Amino acid sequence: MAATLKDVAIRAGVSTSAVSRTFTDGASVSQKMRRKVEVAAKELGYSPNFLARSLTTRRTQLIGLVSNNFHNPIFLQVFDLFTRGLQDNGLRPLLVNLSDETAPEKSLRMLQQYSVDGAIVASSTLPPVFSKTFREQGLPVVHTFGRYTSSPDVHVVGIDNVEAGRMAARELVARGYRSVAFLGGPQAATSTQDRMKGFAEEIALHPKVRFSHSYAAAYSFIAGRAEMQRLLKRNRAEAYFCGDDVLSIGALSAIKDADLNVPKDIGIIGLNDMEMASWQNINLTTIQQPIKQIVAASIELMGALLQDPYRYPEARLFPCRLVERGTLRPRSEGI
Amino acid sequence: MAATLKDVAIRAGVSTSAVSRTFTDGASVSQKMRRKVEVAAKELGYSPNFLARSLTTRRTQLIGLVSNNFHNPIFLQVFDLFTRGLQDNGLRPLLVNLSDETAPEKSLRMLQQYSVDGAIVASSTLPPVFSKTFREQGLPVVHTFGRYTSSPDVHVVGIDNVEAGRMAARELVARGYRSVAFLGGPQAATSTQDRMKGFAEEIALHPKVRFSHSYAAAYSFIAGRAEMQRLLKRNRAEAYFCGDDVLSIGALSAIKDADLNVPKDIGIIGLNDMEMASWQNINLTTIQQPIKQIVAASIELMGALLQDPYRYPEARLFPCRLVERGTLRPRSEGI
DNA sequence: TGCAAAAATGCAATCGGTTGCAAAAAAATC
DNA sequence: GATTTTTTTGCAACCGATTGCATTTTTGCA
Repeated sequence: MAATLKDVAIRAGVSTSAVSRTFTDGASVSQKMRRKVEVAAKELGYSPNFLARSLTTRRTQLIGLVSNNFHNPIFLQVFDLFTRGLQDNGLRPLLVNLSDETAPEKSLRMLQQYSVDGAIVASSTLPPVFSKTFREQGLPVVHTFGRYTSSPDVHVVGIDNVEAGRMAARELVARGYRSVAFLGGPQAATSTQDRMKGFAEEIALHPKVRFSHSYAAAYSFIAGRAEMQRLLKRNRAEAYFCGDDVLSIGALSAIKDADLNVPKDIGIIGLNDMEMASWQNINLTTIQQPIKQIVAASIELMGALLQDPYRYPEARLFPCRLVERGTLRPRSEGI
Repeated sequence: MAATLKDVAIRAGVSTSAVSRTFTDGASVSQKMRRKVEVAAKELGYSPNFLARSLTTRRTQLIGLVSNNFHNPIFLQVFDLFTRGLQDNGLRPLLVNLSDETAPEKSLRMLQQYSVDGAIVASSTLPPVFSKTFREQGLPVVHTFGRYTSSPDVHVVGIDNVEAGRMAARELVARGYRSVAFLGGPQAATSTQDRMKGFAEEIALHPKVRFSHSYAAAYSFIAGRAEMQRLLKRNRAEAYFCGDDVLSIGALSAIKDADLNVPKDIGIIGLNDMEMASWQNINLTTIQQPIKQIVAASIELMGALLQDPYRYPEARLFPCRLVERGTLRPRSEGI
């Protein structure tokens, strides 16, 4: 149906090479030839077939966008940024949903069958073995929101989760909370483990502050709400660092149902600063993860990797900052 | 790097055709041959290159998933369902983000360059000209959440938005509201227009009920909130039918800020029943759009279209139902 | 104008597969 | 066991592009 290279060549009365060269930049074509070809191409509505091209160039411009996180609203923003960013760089995202996938082999095969040029793994809960497996097959991999030590060959972009945990702890201590807790996401997620680690370390510096922790089953509203409901039945902490905003919002919902007041009875601090956190009926104090920068850096890094697949692996970490809203009591003055 | 068909053929000591046939079902291969090839393939870790295959079969199994709606959280669920559903059918979603795109030509070229087998346009705000343009180029198109009369050649899956508007109106009237309003999404969206039409028609049957309407700039929290803030300054209606849940939630936020009570001072009814609508701190009464069924039907229809691209176009519409929660006053008894 | 160097062009092989057709092998029939 | 029918296999062309190399054309300079 669609016009091919050959059709254009015949129409323009030139060789196929000439047509091909017109559409590859950097190739040697005279002005005259180029014009002739362009006219014929326009008349036929021709545009090159990337897939056929990829056979010889060994470049598809296809990037596997791999994730398992389709329940956390923040990921809608992440997908938006990724798809637009990739498009702007002439790349196309092939979405791979690993929500109920446990074996990396299957997803690897998917990526290979479509000869993606690289894979961006966007998840903080997907086990590192996925990105590692991809990498071992020679695929350039960027693990966005990954842990920066998990696999030395995988490039990582994100935040320092340990430091984020410390930051949350410092914030709670500075506000005079005497018993605090970590309400984490899924225990197996590296992000949960690291945030927990930093939080616990920092709290340990203040022996008078009591500390406990527990985990929600997923980064989701429901899981956060369920876990907080459970916690409220026991002797509760004065303030909670929730593993993520959506957990925080779930927790807030449970607290409201129990007729308790935030921040008077319980303090909550989240992590991410998703759009909803700023909604007036939520108004969550949270640690902001600079999503835009993280995604932009991931795409940029992928671009560099496509140039040089054996580029020395690196971690690009971005600092977080506190966004003060209404779910923690004010910092006590003079500290 | 990766093993090719030829490598396998050499290793197994057979022709390339034999290998090819082993990997295409329905082809004529003896048991003995198949085993020989499979052994060699496994040893080499071979899996066929879909892109090379597509050159001769003219099938890529690639489906363009086109949307412009990356701010409405309901779309995360939509993407989740689509990507999983397509994967389960051996298809791969190529995501195309049209957020700031106004010309269909550019996106069409994207789809053509990657030889997608079809396109699913998932949006109620993208102008019909997009799906129409795709269709005119011979691409099988399913417009999910589209208007079923917009282009006779495009298959549509969704709800009857006019009827949904009527339903909302009936519900408000039945609860005795005497002045009602439609707070719609973007005015140019077909979904907005149709919901408005049905709502207005139904209200017109009750001359005693006062009616007004206005539009938010987008289907987003911010837009809903801004529009409700504006409305509250004037003489407000007793109840609002918001074009969508996320608008409703924005509106609720504005109402709460104005120290008004829902449902005592103002009633709100939404549309969609996104997960958040059931969150206890929102608890939105809303008209449920059966997303799961809509997505499943879209995929099924796309499958059928791939078999027969000139299949007679149809609209698959699903009924909505009311989900009663806490933002409308109870139905008056005896009606 | 003549000649060397540079630029533009076309030929033909190639990328990794599929498939129509004819030949070869196996199975069925008598 | 010979013959016919059916199944299996390989050859070679092809899908839509790119590209190294040789050839032709253009350009620059004396």
